[in-house]
Order: sequence, then structure tokens, then C-alpha cells
Amino acid sequence: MVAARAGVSAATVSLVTSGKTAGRVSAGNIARVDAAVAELGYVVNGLGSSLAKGRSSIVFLIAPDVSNPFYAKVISGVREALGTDFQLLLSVTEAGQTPEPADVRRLLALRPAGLLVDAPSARFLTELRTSDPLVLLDAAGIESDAPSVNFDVARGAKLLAGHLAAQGHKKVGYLDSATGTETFRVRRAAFYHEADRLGVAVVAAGTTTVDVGAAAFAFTKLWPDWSVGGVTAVVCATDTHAYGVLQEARVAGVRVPETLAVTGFDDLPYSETSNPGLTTVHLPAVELGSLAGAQLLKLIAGEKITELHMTLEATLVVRGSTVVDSEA
Amino acid sequence: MVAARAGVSAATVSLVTSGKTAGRVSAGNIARVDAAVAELGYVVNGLGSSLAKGRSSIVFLIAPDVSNPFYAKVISGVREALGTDFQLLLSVTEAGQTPEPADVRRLLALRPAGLLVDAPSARFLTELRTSDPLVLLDAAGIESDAPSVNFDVARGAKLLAGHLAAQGHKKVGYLDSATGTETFRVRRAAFYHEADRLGVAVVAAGTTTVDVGAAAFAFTKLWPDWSVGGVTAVVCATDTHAYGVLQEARVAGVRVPETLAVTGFDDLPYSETSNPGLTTVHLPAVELGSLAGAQLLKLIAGEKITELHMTLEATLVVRGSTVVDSEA
DNA sequence: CTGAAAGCGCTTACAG
DNA sequence: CTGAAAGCGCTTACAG
Repeated sequence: MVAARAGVSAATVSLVTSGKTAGRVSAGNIARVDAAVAELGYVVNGLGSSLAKGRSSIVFLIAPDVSNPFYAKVISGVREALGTDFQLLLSVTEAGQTPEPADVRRLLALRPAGLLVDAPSARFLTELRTSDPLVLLDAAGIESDAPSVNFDVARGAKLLAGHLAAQGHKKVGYLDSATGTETFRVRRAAFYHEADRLGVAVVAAGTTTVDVGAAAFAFTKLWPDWSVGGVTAVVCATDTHAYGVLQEARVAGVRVPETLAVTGFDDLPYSETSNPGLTTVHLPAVELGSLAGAQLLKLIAGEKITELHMTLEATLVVRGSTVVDSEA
Repeated sequence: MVAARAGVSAATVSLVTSGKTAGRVSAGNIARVDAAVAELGYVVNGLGSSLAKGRSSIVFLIAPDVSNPFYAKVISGVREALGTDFQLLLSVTEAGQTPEPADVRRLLALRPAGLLVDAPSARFLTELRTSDPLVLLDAAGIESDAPSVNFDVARGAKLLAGHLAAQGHKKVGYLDSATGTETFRVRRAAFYHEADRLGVAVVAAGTTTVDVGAAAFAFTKLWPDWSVGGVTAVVCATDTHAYGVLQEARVAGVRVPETLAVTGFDDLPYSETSNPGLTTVHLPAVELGSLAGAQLLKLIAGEKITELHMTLEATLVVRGSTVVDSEA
């Protein structure tokens, strides 16, 4: 240890750099070490440090699709919760793909302090089997004894159905997501159930990937039938799908919301500025991230997790895509 | 080392697990070790390994805005080039922000095998000062002796100007990006220069962040003046800006491309499926990633870099937003 | 309060 | 071909 030379001794430096000086190092030595560190531009080697402690300070966030703006929010929540003692690093995979077990194994070899897994599939979790601290996010419908933080998407879907029914819609189309994530199954089931209860007929519009273009294309195919069949609203599994629908509705000269109401799910930033604004279910992404981060911190510290599965409220945001003259 | 017990000895295991058996380990021992590894589910501890070697196998990709779909492509290129010997990890920061030096310092403590920095600012690079293997991506206009892989955005802007001039436009608006990245300065300068040469007048439309909503709003403000002032095309610094313009043009009933031509820059996936498709400058993102990855590999291996600064061709993709009846 | 010592899990020359 | 040994840079009980 280089810094050792520039003052007194070896172990003391470690105490100082790791901030464990409480009644174990004299003020004089602390100052001396600090000075030496500054002079030499010394930075603790994380490798040695981690090896000695048995754990690195890395927290991996494993998410299927980083380019979804939704994650930017989740990430900022996680960072906020984690603070500076841990490094949040994103494991990246091909667009939209859950990482391969082999990829994850290589990451595990780095002995991370903890793992955050977003929108996991059941298969992925069984293959993962790690004893590392692990918290699941947005894992509605997944069976696991790992702590999780979820959105109450069922409630959101229910609110959506209620809103459309209140607007007088009798027949609506449902455009689903083609990714097999559990959350979409839950959204759909809850919507269908509530719509049925309220006497609103639902027509399945098939599924597309979470992609504006794919959704736009699907809508183009569907609309001719729908317009004669009395469909007056289309419910989309994600905001991204809804953008595609909005686009083609404009191109086709379909008036939104007068002729066709459109709704999304997620409340991405753009949903506020689209024209018309998109009525959608708001999912508190920042909060998801910060709660998950806090849970992970507890796990790492060996504290008991009192609330194993947390659920965040989903709320309905009404905008111009379903209501004329909305000021939202 | 646990695996040592299940066969012969210690160092041999290391040789086997790291694949350095070439004429140094007998076939029998290799088999024995492999069996033991399989039985015990042994995974090399990356921490110990890295410490002994003095370097980890981590490659950091530092990028300002992961939620841009452009990065998904860059990332897949990098992964392809890097192979499985290195772990590509994304350093994440608040949306659109270049990471703070303090963040990067913590990452450097992990002793990464190398660093990939995308769209850096000059300030960031001077603060970074690391001796780690480093390759810059999309750093047009940045002075640095680190190897870099860039796009020929100037050429792209020139092609754009030529295309619009050929379509008969005499007066065009230029909507710039508010981020201070060099690449935007280069795009703008090249476009203005070529437009001037071709006798096309350019009106500055100000700048907005890379955000559909912000661009849409800017267009709303601008259009009344432009429509009476004879502006027949708007050139956007990124595709994202162009999406905002397309949206509001539709809302305002402005016909694209008949009344107003719109162009972007980047060729994001959505530009192909938007309606109309967006005429834009295609930037080969996957190739950017794979070339940068390959350069970094050389650097890590201590090989000489023959071509310090590489430039990838930018091409013009003409679609319906500038040309009626385009089949593209 | 402080230093010497052992150990974290691996890798790499170095003798055999 | 193979094992004993030293060392990577830190941290953490443990004597003093």
C-alpha cells in the first residue's frame, strides 16, 4: 500500500479510507493519511477490498429492455436508494431479451453485493438460483420467495374499464403485448373481468411487440372491421402500443377521442406531450426503483424483511385521448 | 480451492478452468478437474482471479442516455466484438446526463479491463484522465489521443442539404439539439455550409432537448411564422426531434411532405415505420459498437492501434417525409 | 490508539 | 506434466 509510506502505517490507512476511525485512529493520523491520499491521488483498489470482504460493492440491475424510457425512472429511484456505497451497473442484453443464464453466471462470478431483476420470467428465475441478495421488480404474478416490489396493475386495469364504461363505451378493442411477461396477463385479465362486469364488450386485437411501428401496423389492419363493428375505444397494453394507434388514427383521419378513444398503460413521459395527451395508467416507476433499492439494502445488511411483497398503487391519468376538452 | 480436493491439486485446477492446459496438464487430470467442477457447481471467483491478474474482466460502457433506442444497437455491436471473455456493463446516470467524475472514479476502482465512452464532452474527458484502455465512440470534433470511432456526420448533413436543394426547397428551418455534444455542432455547421453553397436559406429554429414533446412544442410556436415566411422544410438535429414535428404537423393539418418536408438524423428504428416514413441520415450504430469493441480489445491486448481515429460513413435514407410517393 | 499477521481466492513463475 | 510458494491489494481480528 503506497499510502502507507506517506505517514505511519498499513492497517491504519485502511481504517481511514473505509471511514472506520470511530475511536480507533488518532486525529493526527487521520489528517496525515488524508493528506497522503490526496497527494498520491490514491484510490482504494476495489478488487482487493472486495476480495478481503468477500463481496464486491456492485449491484446489478438486470432488465430486459433498457431502451424503454420507463427504466430511466426506475434507475434513478434505485440510485437514490442505494447511495454511493454501491455501484449500480446495468447488465445489457440484446434488445428486449431476458439475459441468458450463461450471461448471468458470468456476472455472478463478480460476487455482486446484490441483484435487482426487473420483469423476470418464471423460467429465468428458476435458472438463476442464487443465494445472493435478490429483489424482484415488477414481477406481478411470479411465484418466488425473493422479496418483490410490484405495481397493482390489476387495479389500474379496473380503473381503466370503469373510466371507459363511464364514458359510454359499449365495445372496445384490446391490443395486447406479445412479450410473455406476467404483468400483461394480469392487466388483460383484470380489464376483461371488470369490463364484463360493467357490460362493456371486449374484442381481442391480437398482440404485437412493444413497438410503435408494429402497433401502428396492427391498427391499420384492424380499423376497417372495427369501425363498422361499433368499436369506439382501443385499450393498449402499453403506452408504446398506444402511440402507434394514435399515429395511424391521425393518418386515417379518425378523430381521437370523438370517433375513437385510445388508452395506454405505463404513463411514459411522452404520454403527457403527445397530441392528444394519452389517457393511461400511471405506474410510479421512481418509487418502484427506490423501494426495491431499499429492500435490497436491508437484505445486504442481513436485516429482516418485514414486508416481503410490496405493491404500489396504480392510478388513472385521464387526458385528451379519451375525453374531449380535457385540460390535463 | 474446493475443487482441489476432488482430484489432484491446486494450481492445476486454475490451469484447467482458465483453459491454459496446452501441453501443461495431462488429459487425465483435465477430465478429473472438469468432473469435480461439474459436481460441485464450482464457479471461479472473479474477484480473486482479477486481483491476481491485476485487472478485472469488466468493460464499462459510459453513455449519457441509455433510453435512446440508438444505444441498443451500439450495445449489440460492442457485445459482438467483445465476446464472452469480457463483461459489458452499463454505467447508468440520470437521464441524459454525462456521469459525474466521482461516479466514474468509483467505477475505476473496480479496475475494469477497459472503458468505452460514448458521446463524451471535452470537459468529461479532461476530468477522466485514466491510464486504462479507453476508446471513444461518436466523439466527432473532440480532441483526444484516445482511439475513437466516429460517424461522418458532416457528410450526412451535406447529403441532406443536397437532397432538399434538389427537391426545390429555397428556405428551410433548422431545429437543433440543446445538448452540448460536439456532434450537433458538426451537423449544423456542415448543413449550413452546404445549404449556403446551394443557395438554400436556413432559418434557425432554436434548440430543444432530445425529446418528442419539447420538439413538438417548439414547432407549434414556430409554424405560424414559418408558414407565411415561406419555409417549406424543417431539418431536425435528431430523429426524435423530427417525431415531434411530424406529430404537430399532423395535428395542425399541415401536409407532409407536400406543404412541409421534414428530416431527421440517426435513423432510429421507428423512422421506418412512422407515417410518413422519415427521411434521415443513417448512422451505422451496430458497426460503431463492434469497431469500438475491436479497438478496445487491441488496446487491452497491448497491440498497436494502426488506425487511431476511424470514421464510419453516414448515408442518406429518403422516405415519405420529403418525397411524395416514395416506395422506401 | 496502532502495528504485525493472517487470510480473502485466485494465478503465475519456479523447481522438480 | 505437477505441486509448493509467493503475491495480487486490501481488511479484520488480535496483541500490544
